[in-house]
Amino acid sequence: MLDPKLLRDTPEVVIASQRARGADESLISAWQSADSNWRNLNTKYDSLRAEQKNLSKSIGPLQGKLKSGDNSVQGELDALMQKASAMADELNQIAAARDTAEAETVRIMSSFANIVDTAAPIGGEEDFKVIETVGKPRDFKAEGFTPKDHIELGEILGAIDIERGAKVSGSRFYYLTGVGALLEMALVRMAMEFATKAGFTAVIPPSLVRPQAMEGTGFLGQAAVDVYHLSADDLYLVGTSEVPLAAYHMDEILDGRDLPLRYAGFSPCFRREAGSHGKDTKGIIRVHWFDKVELFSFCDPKDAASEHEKFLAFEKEFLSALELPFRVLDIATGDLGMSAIRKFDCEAWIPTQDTYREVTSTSNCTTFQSRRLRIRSKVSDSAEYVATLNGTLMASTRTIVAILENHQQADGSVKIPKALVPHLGMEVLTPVAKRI
RNA sequence: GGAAAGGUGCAAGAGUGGUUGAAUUGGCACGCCUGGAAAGCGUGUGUGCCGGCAACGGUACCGCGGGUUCGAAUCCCGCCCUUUCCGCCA
Repeated sequence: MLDPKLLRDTPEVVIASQRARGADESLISAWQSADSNWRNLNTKYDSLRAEQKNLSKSIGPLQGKLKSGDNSVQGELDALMQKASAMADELNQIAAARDTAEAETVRIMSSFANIVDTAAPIGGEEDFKVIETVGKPRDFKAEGFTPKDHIELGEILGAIDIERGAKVSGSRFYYLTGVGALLEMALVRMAMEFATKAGFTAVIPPSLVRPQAMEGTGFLGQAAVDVYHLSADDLYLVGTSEVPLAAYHMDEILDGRDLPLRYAGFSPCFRREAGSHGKDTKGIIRVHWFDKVELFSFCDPKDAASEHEKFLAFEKEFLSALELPFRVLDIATGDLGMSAIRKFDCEAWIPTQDTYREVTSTSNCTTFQSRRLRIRSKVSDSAEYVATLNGTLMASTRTIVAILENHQQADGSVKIPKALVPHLGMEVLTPVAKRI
């Protein structure tokens, strides 16, 4: 949700943002007229209601007099009651009109996405800017062998069972088995330790949430088709622990001295992938479920940009520790999610696809989510909405893909990056003799 | 799943349908007192919205949503949540 003051006082800012996103600019004036309509009715209601309250107050004493036998006030009382009654009717009508007007302002308001950062590149999905490239893809030709893809490696190592995933749950499901399962746990452990050292509180949040939490984080807009919904219970399966982490402090006023509040959540992530038929149909790059360690921060809006930089730095450090070649993208305005004003993706090199693929992503949502979730902080007298930021630290499936493919050796074994060895307890993953 | 009790401000905890944003106590903040502190005394202590440069004024909020009424924290209906007991269960 945007700050209504922006639309009232500096609509040009909103117009520019809508334009950069390729969104509808006419919504601004539509909202403004709905807003002034609502404000008129609201003022009208308030003043009439004040009058009514005054009137009501004088009824009590008169009734008291009547009870004690003073019949002289009967006429005055009747007139008063009649007037108050008429006023109540009028008030009901105004209230109804006011509520309709308010619903209209909310309806339009909720279709606005956050105001894009002017530093973000303008354009669509293809217009990202490559900020940085870290590490160098291996030259397998020079090493004298053709790299295997993660599907084949997963089979050889007994680490990933895609066939049985499909048998049991359908396409885009998989089993991690043997060293595959251990690899995920080691990565999770490494990520959690990393996050804890960086001042994040480790959290295992619920992955089923109520509509409010889903809506508050902006996932029930255009993204709604990608969300699993359990209609029998009206609960949603989260697509990221960003949702339960953001909603953690819903309806709270935080102590400003505690900011930034940083959490690292580990949870499964469920995505319907409704609009991606035909994309990444093989392997575990794009699946309906995976596990992820997600970073989340509630901070002072003034610090949001620098917190965002820190998040990106954490992600880069983590990928570097895994010795993966990757590049960093500054995502273009038209490709930002609803809540984000700016987004950085890290893409790891995937040798068999001869390209970089997204493994982490961090967004600065400023006060967009906190407005919807009513999360504020108080320093002195006034309570202000906090900024929220999120970022992937470790998405299990894609990280596993990147590790297997980048660190494979000619014989199908995979060398484990140094930083991960203590968590996994193995230096090399070796092919299994027989697939069970 | 069955039964019962309950949801009030930062916390504990009152509250008769009328002047209650809400007693009281505690916490916290400020002030007085003191060499300093404790104790004591005094004052203050929510959020949203609308109007206003501001002081401030108005309005809404006592789990949530409806209803009755001139007037609802207080009465009625629905829902949610919490606690306890029983059953089931990782």
